[in-house]
Amino acid sequence: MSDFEKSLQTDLNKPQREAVTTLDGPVLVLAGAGSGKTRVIAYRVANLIYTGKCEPWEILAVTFTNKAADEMGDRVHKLVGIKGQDVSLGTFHRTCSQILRRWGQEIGVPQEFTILDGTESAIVAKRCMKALNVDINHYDPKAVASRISGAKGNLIHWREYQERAIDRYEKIVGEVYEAYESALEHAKSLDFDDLIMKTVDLMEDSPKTLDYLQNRYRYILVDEYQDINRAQYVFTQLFAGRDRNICVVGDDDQSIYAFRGADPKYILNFEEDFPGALVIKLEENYRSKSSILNAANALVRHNPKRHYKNLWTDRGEGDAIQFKYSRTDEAEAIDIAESIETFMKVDKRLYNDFAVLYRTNAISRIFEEVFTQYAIPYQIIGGFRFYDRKEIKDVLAYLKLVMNPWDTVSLQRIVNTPTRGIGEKSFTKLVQVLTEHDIGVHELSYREDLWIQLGTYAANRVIRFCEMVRTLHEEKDSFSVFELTGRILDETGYSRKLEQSDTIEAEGRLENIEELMGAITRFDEAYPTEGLPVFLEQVALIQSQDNLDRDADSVKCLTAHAAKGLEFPVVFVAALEDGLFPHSRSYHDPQGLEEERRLCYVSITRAMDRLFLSAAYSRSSSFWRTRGSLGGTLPSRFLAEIPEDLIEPVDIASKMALRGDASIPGQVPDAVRETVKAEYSELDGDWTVLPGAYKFAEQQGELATVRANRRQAKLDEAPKEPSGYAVGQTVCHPKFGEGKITKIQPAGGGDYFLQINFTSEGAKLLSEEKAPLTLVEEEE
DNA sequence: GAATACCGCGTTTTT
DNA sequence: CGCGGTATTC
Repeated sequence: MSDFEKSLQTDLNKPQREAVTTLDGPVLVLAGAGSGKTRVIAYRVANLIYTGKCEPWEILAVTFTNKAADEMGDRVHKLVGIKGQDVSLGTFHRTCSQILRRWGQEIGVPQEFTILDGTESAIVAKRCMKALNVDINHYDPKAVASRISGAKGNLIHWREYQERAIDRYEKIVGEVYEAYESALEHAKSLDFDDLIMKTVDLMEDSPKTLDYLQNRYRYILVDEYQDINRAQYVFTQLFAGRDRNICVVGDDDQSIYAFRGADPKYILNFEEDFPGALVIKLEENYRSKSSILNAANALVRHNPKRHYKNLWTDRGEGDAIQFKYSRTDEAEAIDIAESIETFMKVDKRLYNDFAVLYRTNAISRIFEEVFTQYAIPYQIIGGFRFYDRKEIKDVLAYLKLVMNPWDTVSLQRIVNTPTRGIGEKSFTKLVQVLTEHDIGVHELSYREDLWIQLGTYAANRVIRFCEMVRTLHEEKDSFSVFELTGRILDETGYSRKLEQSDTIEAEGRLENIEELMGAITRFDEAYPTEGLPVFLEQVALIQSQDNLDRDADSVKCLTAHAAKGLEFPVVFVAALEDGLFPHSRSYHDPQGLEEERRLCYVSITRAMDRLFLSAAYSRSSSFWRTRGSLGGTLPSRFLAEIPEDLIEPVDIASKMALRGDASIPGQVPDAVRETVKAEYSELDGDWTVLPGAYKFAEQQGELATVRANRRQAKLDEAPKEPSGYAVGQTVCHPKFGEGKITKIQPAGGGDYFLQINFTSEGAKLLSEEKAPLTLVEEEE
């Protein structure tokens, strides 16, 4: 028996082995959290190669994150050696981008296309809306862009979208969609959704290419199958359509991307798509202690529609999960910082062993502050990314424009950075000329016949700029990316401008550019044969998780979304407050709440040995301040869904927040209140010891009364004016689109609540005063 | 027409 | 607080 065969026996449990050794035909692996799915995929790939079922390059494995792909690559490499490098391993977006770069010309995709991120897509949408005279106040460009994105995720082209549009809002979106597509086409640019959709188009419209791809990739593996959208689903169907050698791995309990079109129905329907599919459940969890796993199971059991499974573990019970309810967000962070320090001393842990998880990026700020004070090394994953900084985006825009001089999005960004006297009017005119004659800026520099169309005001300056781009474009292939960037910084005057301004801010920007140059050097060294297009592709598809430095000894702070697929010995899930986690934007409809619950499940199941849950009575982020909230947050309802014996409150305040019926303001049981008072007097009234407890008991009661009184007073104040709307009228909202008013009720203070049933977004309750609504005249 | 100085708004999660 | 939009000056 070879070493590999031995390891199949020793490293895998029975269902895992079955998933690894059943190589032909469709296989669905329902892999619970921590059940070793990465291992299964890696072994399966290795086994395909080992048994000679196919050559390494005939395997396509698709994951959702670069990090998962890298990890998979490492493992395969360890198992089968150098051959493993020939396996096609990547994210959906990267895989599609590579396919399009090679075969996209079949359907007219230019070879050196630019990839637009979400912000850039919105910029294009906005530009198109302006050109079409669509009122920006009436239709929010970001919302319109996101509708377009949604349509593309469902493989709906603009023509079909227009045919299906049922109200004026959608008709406008349809028009913008059409203009947006032609703008992208001229700019030789693809947005994120195009990467998938155009690849599907390619396979559907070019039988030759489909045939080639199906021959080339004979064994398909898809990870995180619960998170695919329709476009990605069709992509996998096309690949596996002929040989049906497809293995998908996923967990419907960890589906957390519905907001971007992910639909777990695809994993739930796999057996219908591929009759006779082998279904394997991986239910043994190798990651967490049972105290943690039981809590996670109990929580997710509150979701009605799921594939049944029961995760269990052999890792022992472990310590109880602790819950701490702090008075302020700062106190919460301090508490976590001190816990980390204690752990370091007592358990000899590394900073690397800890992670702080939260629902929204905004929460990270307080941890940054407190960890800095405590001199705890930390890394914020996601949030403000390095590549989101202005100066980095500027330099990258120059690189993009040099690679693709048709790219008017990058052009817009840097044509006047540093200022060269080319303002909005000149820019609009420039784009008009470029689009009309379908040329890039480099070509304009020798099209003297067109110069007159630029107008007289800025023509000279525009032409000088085009000349500069042309030179760089023509010479780009004889330089490394590093050299090219150096020339750009130099010749465009970008560096000079920053050096001259002599401010601290400019200094920081120069430092960041230095850092970018470092990254570029590393790229040049790692991929000496690849040039600008591959570099730009890599940058465009960078993910927040990619910043995660596994080797650096630091506490990791990240959102629950970013934490997916990762594990940590000690996990703190912070800011578990109703409205934050579950988030207030989601918890009004059952589906949203279920996704929040899955997100919480994902957070909990990241923990291996210890799990700490926490919430704060008041949170001082700008978000709450500007809303003028009274504070007095309530612990997340998810805490109440975990059985009492699995969570141990660390003090009275926490106990009360957890066990006192805190979900109903003012209903803290008297018994709990008495306990607090007793304990409080025992401690000699030392407020610093139990800061939240007594206040909580008092204020929950008082606050509730104050709030109820205010609400009543407001309602008593009869509206002077009747509502400007009537039931049955159709209104338009810049973000939500069109909808019919189904109910009007006084909100006090002369305002009204309108219940509106939106065509595409469902029913919402909006304030007449605050919501930017406009009445839509009925047609006919 | 462009550059600069101010005001107001908005923040869920991300490829 | 930072960005995008508007008002004012060059």
